[in-house]
Amino acid sequence: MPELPEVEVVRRGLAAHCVGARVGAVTVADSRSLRRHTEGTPDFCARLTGLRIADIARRGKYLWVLFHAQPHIHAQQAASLNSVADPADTRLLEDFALVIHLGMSGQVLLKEGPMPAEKHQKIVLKLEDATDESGHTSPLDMRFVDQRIFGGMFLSPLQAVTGTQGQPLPGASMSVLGLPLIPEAVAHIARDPLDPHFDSADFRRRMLSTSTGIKKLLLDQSAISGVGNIYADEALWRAKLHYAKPARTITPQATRELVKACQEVMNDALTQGGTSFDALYVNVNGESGYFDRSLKAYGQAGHPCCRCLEAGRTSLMVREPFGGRSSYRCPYCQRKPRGVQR
DNA sequence: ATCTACACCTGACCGC
DNA sequence: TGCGGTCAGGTGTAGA
Repeated sequence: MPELPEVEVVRRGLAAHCVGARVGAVTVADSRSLRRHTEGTPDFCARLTGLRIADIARRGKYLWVLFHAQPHIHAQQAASLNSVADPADTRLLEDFALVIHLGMSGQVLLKEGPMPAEKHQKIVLKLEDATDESGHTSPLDMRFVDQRIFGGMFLSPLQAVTGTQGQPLPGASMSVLGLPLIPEAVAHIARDPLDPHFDSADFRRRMLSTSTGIKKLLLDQSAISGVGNIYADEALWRAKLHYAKPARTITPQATRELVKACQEVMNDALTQGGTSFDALYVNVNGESGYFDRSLKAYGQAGHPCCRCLEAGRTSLMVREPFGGRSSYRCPYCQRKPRGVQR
C-alpha cells in the first residue's frame, strides 16, 4: 500500500528520468483510472500531448507533473514580463498539472516501448527525450498500472496559495512567475512530516479542536498528510500511544514525540525503499523490502512486542477493529485510556 | 457544521 | 474443484 515513502520513491524516479521529456501519444486502456478527470478521456489525451515535463512534485500521497507552457503561451507570458522568451525558463509553466494518486495498488513504471504491457496497465504516456540509466536521452513509456483502480490520473488547474501552504515544496520548483502554485485538487492536503515547512503548530491546533482519537487525526490528510494505516500504527507504537486516545488530551511533549515518530518511521522506510530503482523501473508497489523486515506493529498480531521483549516482558501484539479496518497495538505499551470504549 | 457510512475495485484466502 | 463470503484500505461524497 503506497504511503508517503513509496510515493516519494516514485517522485524521485520520475524526476530522474522524465524531466525534460516531451509527451507523445497518450493511451487510456481503462477510463475508470480517469474517474476524477471530469472532462473525459479525449480531453485528457489532447491536453497532455506535446507538453514538455518541467518537474515532478509531491505533497503527502499526491504526486503531480508540471509542464512547461506551450510556446505561444510562453511567448505571451514572456512578453508581459518584458523579457526574452527562454524555453529553458522553468518559471513559465502550463497552468494545470497532471495529478497522480496511487490509491491502494497503483504503480508508475518506466519501460522501453516494445516491452509487453503489464497486467493491469491502465494509462500509457509515450515520452520522447526521456533520460535513461546512462544519462542519454531515449524514448520511454510512462505506464500507470493499477489493479484495484482506487488510484488514478487527472488534470487539475494550478492555483496560487499563501502562508505556509505557499512555501516551496522539497525537490520541486512550483513557482510560476514568482507565485507559489499547487493543483486545486491538492489544496486541501496538509504538508507532510518530512516536509521542511511542515506546520506543527497547525497540527497542534487541529489536535486541540477535535474530540476524535489520535489515529483518526493522523489519517486525516488535511491535518497531517502522507500517513496511512501502516505508518500510523508504527508511529503510535513508537510514541507509545493508544489509537483512541483523544487528541486533545495529548501533551505538547507527547505531540512532539509523535511527529518525530512519524518522521523517523517514514525516513527509515524511504531509506530502504530508495535502494531499488537502479534499473529503469520506478518501483512503486508498496511492498518494498521494508514491509517484511522492519514493521513493529502493523500485521504483528500474536507476535511479542519487541520493546517489551527487550525489557524482559512478554506482551503479545493485538489486532482490533478500527473504523471498519484494523489497528495493531501492544496492550502494555499502548494502554487503553480511561473512559474509551475500545 | 461535523461526523459516520458507504462506494469505488480486484485478488488472495478461508471454510464448506 | 469450486464457490460464496470476507478482508485489504485511501479518498470523496452522500447522508445523518
